[in-house]
This record gives sequence, C-alpha cells and structure tokens, in this order.
Amino acid sequence: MSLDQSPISLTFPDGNARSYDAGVTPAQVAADISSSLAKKAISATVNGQHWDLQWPIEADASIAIHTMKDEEQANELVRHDLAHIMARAVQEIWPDTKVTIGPVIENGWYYDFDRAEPFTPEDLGLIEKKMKEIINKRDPVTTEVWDRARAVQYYTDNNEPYKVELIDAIPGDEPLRMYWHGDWQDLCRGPHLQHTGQVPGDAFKLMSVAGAYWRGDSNNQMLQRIYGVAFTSKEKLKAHLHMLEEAAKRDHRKLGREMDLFHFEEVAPGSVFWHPNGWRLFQTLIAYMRRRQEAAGYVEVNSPDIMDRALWETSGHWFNYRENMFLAQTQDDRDYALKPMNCPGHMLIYNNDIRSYRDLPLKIAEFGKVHRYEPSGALHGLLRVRSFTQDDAHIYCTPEQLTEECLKVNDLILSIYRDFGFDDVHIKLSTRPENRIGSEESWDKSEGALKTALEAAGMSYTIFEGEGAFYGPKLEYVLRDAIGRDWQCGTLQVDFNLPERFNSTYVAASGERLPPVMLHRALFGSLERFTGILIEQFAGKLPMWLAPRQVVVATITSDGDAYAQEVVNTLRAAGIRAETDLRNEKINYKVREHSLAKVPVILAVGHREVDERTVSVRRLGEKQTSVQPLDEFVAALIDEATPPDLKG
RNA sequence: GCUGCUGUAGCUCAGAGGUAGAGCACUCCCUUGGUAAGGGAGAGGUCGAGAGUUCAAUUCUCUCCAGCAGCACCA
Repeated sequence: MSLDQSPISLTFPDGNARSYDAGVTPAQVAADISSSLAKKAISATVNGQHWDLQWPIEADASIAIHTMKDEEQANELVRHDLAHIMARAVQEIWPDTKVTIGPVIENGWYYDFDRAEPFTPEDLGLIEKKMKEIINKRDPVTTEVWDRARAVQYYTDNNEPYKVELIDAIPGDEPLRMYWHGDWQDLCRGPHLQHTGQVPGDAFKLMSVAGAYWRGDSNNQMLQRIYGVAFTSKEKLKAHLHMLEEAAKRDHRKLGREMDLFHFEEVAPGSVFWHPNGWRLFQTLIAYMRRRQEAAGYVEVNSPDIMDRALWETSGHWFNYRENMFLAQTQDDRDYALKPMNCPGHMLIYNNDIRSYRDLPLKIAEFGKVHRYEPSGALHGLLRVRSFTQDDAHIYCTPEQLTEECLKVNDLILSIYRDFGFDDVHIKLSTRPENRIGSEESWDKSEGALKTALEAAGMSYTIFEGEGAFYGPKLEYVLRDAIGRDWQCGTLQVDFNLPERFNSTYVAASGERLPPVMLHRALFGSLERFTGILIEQFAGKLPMWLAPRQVVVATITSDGDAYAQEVVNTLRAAGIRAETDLRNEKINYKVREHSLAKVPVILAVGHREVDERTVSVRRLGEKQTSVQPLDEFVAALIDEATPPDLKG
C-alpha cells in the first residue's frame, strides 16, 4: 500500500532488529536469515498478530517467524489448510457441491457443504484419499486482496451463493482476501501455509458427517458438516484418538449398565429407571446436600408436582414455556401442568404467611422433581433428561441483603464442588435475553447484584449477553473434569419479577409492605445429571463415601459362609454398605465380576481368615492383597467412608 | 425439532425374501476351587411398532417409536 520504500525496522524475539524496505514479507525476511528457515517457515507473528508469510509489512514491527515446532500456530495453520484441502477434495470429487464455511475448532476443523446427496462413511475414505493426493502435489498457496464487487461477481458466476451471502454479511466495505491452493480458491481471512505439502499427510483423520444449520440458525437450510481432527505429527493424532477411546470408556451410559445403576425405556424417553445401586448413590448425594443446606440455614419443603394452569399463568411459564411443559388432562375441565420448576410452588409457600423483615433471608429448599419436554434430539443419558430432581432453593431477602446472599451461595457452591474433587470451576454470567419479563430497571439491579457479588468474591467470570432466563440474569458454574471436559452444574439467578407477579411482600422495620428480592439457586443442578458427571469424572471408580456397594465379602469355599455373613453384619452395623457373595463360584470369578462392577473393596474369606478372624483385602484396581484383622479393617474403613462434610 | 445412521435373546453382536444364530449372563448338575472367566446340560426371541409389496417379510418399501452422532434448543 505504501508508495515510499523507506526502510522499516523489524525486531526479532531475541531483541535484535534488522532494517528492511517497507512492504517486505515474512517470507523474504526468513529467506534473508537462512534458506533452511525459508523452507521450514509456516507463518509469522507480527505485532502480536498471526501473519501470513506472503503479507507485506509496512511499518516498524516486532516479528517472529514460525515453524512446525511452534505448536499453537502450526496446529491452527494445519487445521485451517486441511479445511481448505478437504473442501477442494470434495469439489473435485463432486463438482456440484457448494462450499460454505470451514473453521478451525479444538483438535481439528469442520467444513459445511451443500450437496443433495448425503455423504456416507465410505465417502469419507474417498475424500481422505483425495486430500492426501492434494497434499502430495505440494501446490503453492497464493493470496490476493479483491474488492467486494469483484468477489461477489466471482462467486455469483461460479454458483456459490453461500459465499455471496457471507460477503454480504461482512460489515463495512473493506477489501476481501482470497486464497488459492492450486486452482482451487476460497474466500479466507488467512493466514495459510506456504504450500499444501507443509501439511503432515499422516496426522489427520476425517471423523464424522452430521447435519448443521447454515449460519447456526434452525430456520435455515441444513447443510452437511464433515468433522476432521488434525495435529502436527502422527504421534499426536494417535494420542488424541487414544484419548477419545478412553473418554468412551467413561461414558456413564455404558458404566451405568455395567455397574447396574439405571436404565431407560422407550415408554419414558428421557426419564430414568433407577436401580438399587444407582438410587443409593442418588440418595447419598441428597443426604449430603441436605446436611450442607441445613448447616447453611436452609429449610426444606415439598410442593405439588401437578398444579393448575392459573399458577403457571401467574408465573409466566404458561406464556413463555408452555411448549416445553407436560400437560395433564383430567375430567374436571381444568388444565394442569407438571411442574417444570419449583419456584411458583415456593412462591405460594412464601405467600401463605405474613413475612417480616425479621424472617429474611428465608431460604426454602426442595429436592423437587421437575418435568420438561426437552426436544427429542437433546436427550442424552443422564445428562439431558425430561424429568429430573433439582437441589433447588429460593432465597427471599431484602434488597440490602442481596449481595451478601449471593456471596454466601457462591461460597457454598465452591465448597461443595471441592468435596467432589472439582477444583477447576469457572463462571458464566448470562444477561437479559430478548424474551423477558420485568422492567429495565429491575434487570439493571439484578445484573448489578451478581457482578458486585462476583467482584467481592474475587471471582473471574465470562459474560454471555442475552443468555439469561426470562425472569432474571443468571450465574452458571461450570466444572472442568479429570479429562478436561466442562460441565455446567450450579446456577444462581436474581429475580425481581416473580415476587412482583405473585404480589409477595414482607413487613419492613418501618411497617411498610415491601417486595422481597428472590434468588433461585441450584448447586448440583440436576441430581440425575450430576450423578452422570460423577460417573464420568471417576470413570465409575467412585470415592468410598459415594460407592453404592462399598464392600463385597466373597467366600473362597462354602466353609466361609457363616463368617462372611458375620463380616457383613459387622460392616453394616458400622454403617458400611456391604454384601456377601456366597455363590458356588471360584474366587477368580467373583473378583473379576465385582471388579468390573467397580466395587471399591473385595474381602476374600477362606479357611485362614475364618481361623484368624481376618479379612483378605483387595482394592479396586490393585493386584496385591493384604490380610488384616477384621476390627482393624472396619475401623479404617469407617473413616474412609465418612462423607467429607462429616470428617473432623 | 432438523440431517444422517441404527434397532435381532438380559448384554455384545452375526445372519438371510422360505417364520433365526454365537459368546457372555440366566437355571440345573458336577466341581469346594486362595484373588480378573472350572466343566456339562438346559431354558430364553411376535427379529422396535404398524401398514404395504409378495405365494411367502424379521429381511424389500412407507409411516411411526426409540437410540446414536452432530446441529438447533436447555426457563
């Protein structure tokens, strides 16, 4: 762009600077340093911006030249180039396919196509083969800047309507960048590699085809999306594929069957049939939460599952969420609905008495089961269901108490997550959505209260504009699990609206009747979902205090039956969840079966144990065993099985 | 809800236009065996549901239901 050829100074990461003519490209700079760097270079960072080797530099700048050793830049370029190479491969095989967009994502990329015929799994093999051919051609990547009119004309002529639409959506009037790999061309921000041969041909894999809406909008046409994963080396690809296999082994749906925790039926899609083992785990969680909430000053209530339409009209659910509610038809000409939330019921409990400022904050908790008609495609094991139990609570307080109550909830949530080994928690703050009730003023206040509390607690958070609930903004607590996946669990919402809709008041010190502020909060969120998350977090190997069966006492021969029963009785008396296995099977068989079912402790008893009043202890996942006196073992296990909140 | 795929015994899966098979699990018998599958016998299926094509459908076609992956959704 610049006409003058005045020298500019480029500063390298080691602090040295060199002088070049304005308009020099990183490729020229690399060649100036060494011919081997010129070959190996993949891109540059110029003034902190990821920069194509072909882009000119017009002013003084800092510069770093990247090679494949720079993992972050290399991954981005490899994935981005593969997106283009895949699109080119697809269009070479099926020329009538229209291209749309193909961004880099975590571990890989995807590209969305419009093609009448669906891609089959076999097609993926064809495409992959073609991609490797393109890589082997080592086609140089070239780039030009076009003005919009030319770009629009080009795509119109080439029957690529999606690209035209994309250009129309790019704001302003800035020129557009075009990229070529051989003859194939795409509109693209860049940067890209020097040539297709810089992509490692053995470090990528096409993973799946699925539908995806054009521009993410379900009103738009559905396109076909092909996902790929790519890395800078074959070893890294293998490691990633291995990690996926490991994650699949943690799948709570699979473990739920193996551990005999729950199942689903066609007659109740999205609703759980809890088996004895699963229900024990579920109840252990509820008992824990009940203790924590009681200690934090909550009172527990229970409200009806089915309530009249009138209530849901008052709360606003009837107008905002009726599509997603289960309705109950009866012979008395009334419309009922299964509760999708507990809050309206709690409003009625609040309103059933005259509340004084002395009663506030009033913290009403309920392990209420709610029903929501979730879209069929959303259902996923325990993680997304149509009926679930919330550890729900509503805190009624004065405006003055609001920030402090938010802080208390925040502390409680973090403390509880730590008890389950979740130390890595981040927070999302979702603000007023388009569809909402209540005044701007009340939204200002409630969003402000959440921000103030977070800042007072020194918590960092990410804002999600327009993602709040229809009645108020919300905080969402997101856990990162053992293998780096994020799970949204707890939530805290401020609500000025429901108290107003229900005409709720409290008597202030002045004698005035004032509306309380209300907090909605859930810590586990959905008990069903949290159970699923725990199963995946621990890969089924639950900590002792959560394990539904903590001990199985397995006999080696039937001579040990009486003693085994005695051991179980002793354990049960000590509050341990223990069972006998007296079956006529070999100890190997029993050990295998209980190990697969993830029972944390197997006690084998044979002649020696009977004679010496000991147990042979085998821990889940350990090969060696240890023989211990029964009393000693029980004492140690009691300690280990004590829930974290009850430990001294 | 949308796109694609799938649905056969409790589980994991094979099969084929002529009303079905394996392994494990289950029941019984033998076996009393010291830390991840001892041996034998037996029982078990309207092949997801309904309709259509056909002499004949579990197999082919259509509709519905459910599941899986992704998208959209998630008060």
